Amino acid sequence: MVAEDTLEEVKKIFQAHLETKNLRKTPERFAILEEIYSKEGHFDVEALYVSMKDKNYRVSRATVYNTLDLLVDCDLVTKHQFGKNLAQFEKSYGFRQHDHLICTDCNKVHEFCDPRIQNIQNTVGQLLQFNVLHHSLILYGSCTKKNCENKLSA
Amino acid sequence: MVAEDTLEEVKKIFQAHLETKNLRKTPERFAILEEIYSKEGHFDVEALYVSMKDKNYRVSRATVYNTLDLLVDCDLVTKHQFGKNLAQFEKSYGFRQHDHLICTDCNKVHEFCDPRIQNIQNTVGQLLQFNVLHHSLILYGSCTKKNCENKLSA
DNA sequence: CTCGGTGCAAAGCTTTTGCATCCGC
DNA sequence: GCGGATGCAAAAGCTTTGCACCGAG
Repeated sequence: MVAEDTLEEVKKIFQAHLETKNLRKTPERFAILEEIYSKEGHFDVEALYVSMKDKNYRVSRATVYNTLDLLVDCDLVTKHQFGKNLAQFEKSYGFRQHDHLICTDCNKVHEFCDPRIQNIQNTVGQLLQFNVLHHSLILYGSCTKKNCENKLSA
Repeated sequence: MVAEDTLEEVKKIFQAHLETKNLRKTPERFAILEEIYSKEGHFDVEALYVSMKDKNYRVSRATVYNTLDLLVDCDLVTKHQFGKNLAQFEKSYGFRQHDHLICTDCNKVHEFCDPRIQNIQNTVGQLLQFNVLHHSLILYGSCTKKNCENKLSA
């Protein structure tokens, strides 16, 4: 569930981004943005494409790819490569920065926050003289709980 | 340059791994291991395949893929997905654990070490009750040096 | 009216798979 | 000799590209 004002805010951000880059504000672009912000969790291009087709919205995969690139550019969407050759996406406006832990038994993706990553980013940036803008941290491990749901579905 | 004894050690480790898993010790598998440990830096499957073909070694891509999986299994090789849809590999025996910083200007990959990542791994593992085995941390940023070589090649 | 954006399908690339042959055990 | 491993090529799967048409500015 996304609050109405969140949707309005991201639309404004996207619109500003498009204007800055002198790109057209097409209905497809905003429809894709809306669809993404109505979804929870991670999704891939095909899932997004299918869910729009299911709603009888006429879009092409090419436009979905194109628009996702734009949304990643303006930080409204985050792109992940969880070790597979399938890009996963996630809405990112108004959500707390987080990283991912992937279960090596069942590939389920868990989220966690750790502020120390920010320190590492700063230290390494200073050391190598880079302005570090963002990062991707993925931990891989197996669940230690007995009768863990992950073991069952593995 | 890899010391002779390093090559001997990794061969022994690979051999033990194959024996444990009841897999055959084929000449192709060891030839691929040797080729990898004679290379520096990151490489992709195609580069490895071509460099073996150039030496007139008869291998197929299928065997290269198969063998890389085995080498990743026994931690002699690390697999990376640097945001592209192209897996990158790196030999990993006898080399210090490190992570990567990718220049957003030129895509050059830099390496760095930070022991604090280990702490994060431990904390998160305890918190979520996972036995965290390994991780992937990638920082993205642009070089702040004026006249940086990265700017020039961008 | 212009030309960037879209839809559709074909092409491109990396990776996987099927099958006959080969060879480690 | 058996059955796993290989080579080759075809197939699969995700992403990009070419082209004609559409519609935002």
